[in-house]
Amino acid sequence: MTIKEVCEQFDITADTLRYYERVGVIPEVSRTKGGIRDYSEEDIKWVQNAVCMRNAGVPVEMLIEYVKLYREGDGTLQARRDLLTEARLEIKKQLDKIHETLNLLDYKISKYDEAIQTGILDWGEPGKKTDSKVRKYNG
Amino acid sequence: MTIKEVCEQFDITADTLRYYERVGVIPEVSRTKGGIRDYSEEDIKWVQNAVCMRNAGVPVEMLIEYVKLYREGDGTLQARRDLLTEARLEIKKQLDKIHETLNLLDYKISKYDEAIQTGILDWGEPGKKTDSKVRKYNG
DNA sequence: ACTTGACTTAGAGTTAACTCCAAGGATTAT
DNA sequence: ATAATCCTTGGAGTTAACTCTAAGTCAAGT
Repeated sequence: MTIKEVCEQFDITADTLRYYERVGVIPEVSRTKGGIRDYSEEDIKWVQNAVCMRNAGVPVEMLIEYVKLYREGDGTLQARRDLLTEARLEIKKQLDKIHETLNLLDYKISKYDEAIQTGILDWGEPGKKTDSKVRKYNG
Repeated sequence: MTIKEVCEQFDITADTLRYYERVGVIPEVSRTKGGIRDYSEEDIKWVQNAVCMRNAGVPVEMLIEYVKLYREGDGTLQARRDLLTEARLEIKKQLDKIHETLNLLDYKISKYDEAIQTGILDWGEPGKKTDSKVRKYNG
């Protein structure tokens, strides 16, 4: 599989793919005799993984560490598991934060919808009972 | 409320707070006669909002746009609602991506736990039936 | 009044993660 | 075989979002 096909499949640029390989986010990719990248199934799986992790905000640094451990062989199983667990924890935190923000946004949007109907933007807080002194104009 | 108290409350630096104000992520903050920032309830709410949105990855650019619309007055209610809705959409996408990554991580971690017990890292894909040719050593 | 420590500004510097560039080699179509 | 188009590399440049610095001001304690 060519670099073009891979970057189209994962919706990233060829530059990013080369960058990932260069810094070690993925192991070295197979090549043709001419030296041109020819991604194997194995290579694709690494790319898929990297893209998925990056999408969730896992730092490049951590992916590099993982690949480094992987290359050291099966003495690093535990270390790799620990690294994944650490990443999982961070991602879970991020998930919770995003959930919170989504709730806040839903609340705000509902208030705006109300305001667009009634002309009154009533800014009582979510969960709090609306206090008349809060009923002033606000963001 | 002093800048110190505010940055402790939201776990961000004073530099970040000043930066947010400078570029317009939050409106201008109240000051003492001496020119020192003295955050009002109102100011705090803006900070809280900014921090929450930033935590979810909403770009600074978008928060600036929101504050700009807010300052233009109540003719921008609809525009603000649209902006929030756009942000919500992005955040929802991000939430889905993170969820996907969390699932992948849970799968990988379970495989590692298995491998640490049995010594065999069996890399059949989630959802696929394990094929013996896949049963080779991999990341 | 003086010292100490926090606060102010404008502007420069840093970091992560790409992204682009120039010079040249490989492949494919004529 | 020659042009066109892709690929290669090393290294420089960009972007977003801070983060730091220097030079000075303000406020609290003695």
